[in-house]
Amino acid sequence: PFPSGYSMPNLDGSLNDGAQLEWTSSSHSMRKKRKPYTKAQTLELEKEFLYNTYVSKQKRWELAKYLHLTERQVKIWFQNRRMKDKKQKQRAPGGDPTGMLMPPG
Amino acid sequence: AVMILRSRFLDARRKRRNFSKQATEVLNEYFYGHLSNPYPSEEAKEDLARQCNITVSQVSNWFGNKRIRYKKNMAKAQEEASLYAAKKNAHVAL
DNA sequence: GCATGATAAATGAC
DNA sequence: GTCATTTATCATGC
Repeated sequence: PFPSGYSMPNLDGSLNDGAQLEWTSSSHSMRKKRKPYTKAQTLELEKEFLYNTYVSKQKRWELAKYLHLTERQVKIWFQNRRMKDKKQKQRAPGGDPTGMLMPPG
Repeated sequence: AVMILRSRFLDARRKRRNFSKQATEVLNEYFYGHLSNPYPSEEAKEDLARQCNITVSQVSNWFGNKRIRYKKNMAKAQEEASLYAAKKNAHVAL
């Protein structure tokens, strides 16, 4: 059988101009459902990110154990966090590095 | 308390403003004009961003939301698809 | 009350 | 590793 979060690929071929639209078919069968982390989890991860944006294997293991996350989740969190950091710095070149200024108004 | 306030400021950018009617029109024309592959290149995104007077990231956000919400309700989107398909055909017919 | 834009987990290409 | 995505969730507009 299928896991709970599984979504059946849409094989509906009844499109108006006969296009099949491959991109509408979900490529991967089983994707883990996105689950937001708790405030405490995010807080600890952010705290560690202040020290080093890259986490060592040892630290990754400790964080995973302490925060009840998998090492893969910790790894991916730091990857996404670095991307977020990059976007924020792109948005404000030479501006405030904290990104905590009040919006105009 | 401090953290809550800080998170509020960090999420202040999340305050949303709807795009203009013209911008949405341009984005929809591209989307339904490339319905077989609605993945604009980086150059195309930049063009769309200029036309709509928004950022490239906002263009990416729009297409991301549009794709997922299109296939979430294909039946409903068919009407809109037909609308822009007709508009496209009207240009060709000229 | 949903539509809509932006962000947060999670995947996959490279 | 980066990075463009998918997906669910969030926050707001109206």
